[in-house]
Amino acid sequence: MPELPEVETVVRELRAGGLSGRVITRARAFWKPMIAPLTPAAFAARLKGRRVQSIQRRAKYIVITLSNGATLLIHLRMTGQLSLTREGAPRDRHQHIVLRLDDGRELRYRDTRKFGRWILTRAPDRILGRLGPEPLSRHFEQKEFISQLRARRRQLKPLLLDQAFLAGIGNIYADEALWDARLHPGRVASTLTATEARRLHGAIRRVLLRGIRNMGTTLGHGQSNFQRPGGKRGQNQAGLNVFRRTGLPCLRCGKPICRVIIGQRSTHFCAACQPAAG
DNA sequence: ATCGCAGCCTGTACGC
DNA sequence: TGCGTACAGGCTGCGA
Repeated sequence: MPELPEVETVVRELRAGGLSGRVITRARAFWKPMIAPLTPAAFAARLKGRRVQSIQRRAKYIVITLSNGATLLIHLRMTGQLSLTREGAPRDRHQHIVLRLDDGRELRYRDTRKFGRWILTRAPDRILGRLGPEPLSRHFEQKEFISQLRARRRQLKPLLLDQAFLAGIGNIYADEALWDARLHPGRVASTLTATEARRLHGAIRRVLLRGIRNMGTTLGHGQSNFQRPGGKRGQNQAGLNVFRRTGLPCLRCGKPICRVIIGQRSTHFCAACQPAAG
């Protein structure tokens, strides 16, 4: 669920909530695979007494640097949620990690499907270095992107989801960007004209910025859906143009939105506005 | 290089 | 009401 805009929203809210500068007084993990290869005991020992120095985002990772030179990488995967709550509040059965802070609060990690991962490492670049460019950074240049696209024979949809190609896009924003760029998700990257590639470059940035401005996308009302650290929902569901709008009129041309499977992922597009190659 | 699949988990929606 | 099935916004490892 959480993609770049959702993770960025979480990071900003944790910063605004004053997580930076806090000392971790106790760390507990209740689901071992989440912190593997560390054991809960080693995890607790390495975090206790550490001060949070900074909270940043790289792709869909939350990057927390600590005072002992270690870095905590948190990946929310499908249903991960972070919250800042008062110490001692009842823990629900999906909260798997609790960091107690020196100000009477706790940073809690909740994850219904348990896919999320916490990685405590002194060499975060071993993981972050494998990621492609940040689409919102000035290093994501149009010319470079066009030549990268030209070199790939993959369909656009799976290519946009490939974190080594471009970092931070997930299923929602991939569909949104392709709709915005008027490109069929099954188009092969190397067949794009320069004009089409430029359109995609701009569209990617637009839909991600809108997602951040709207503080992320929260679909549905279930407990597993995206929520911000303060417990509030995102607002970008109102800003979606195609995702999960199967059968509803395209907001550009009025024709019904199609849903297909591409690269084993559900994919939404307008067959009229986003014509297949040919 | 690229594709497709299984697996990791739980909850929800839907058909009968 | 109950039961079975399909599906979900991510990612990894494997074989082809």
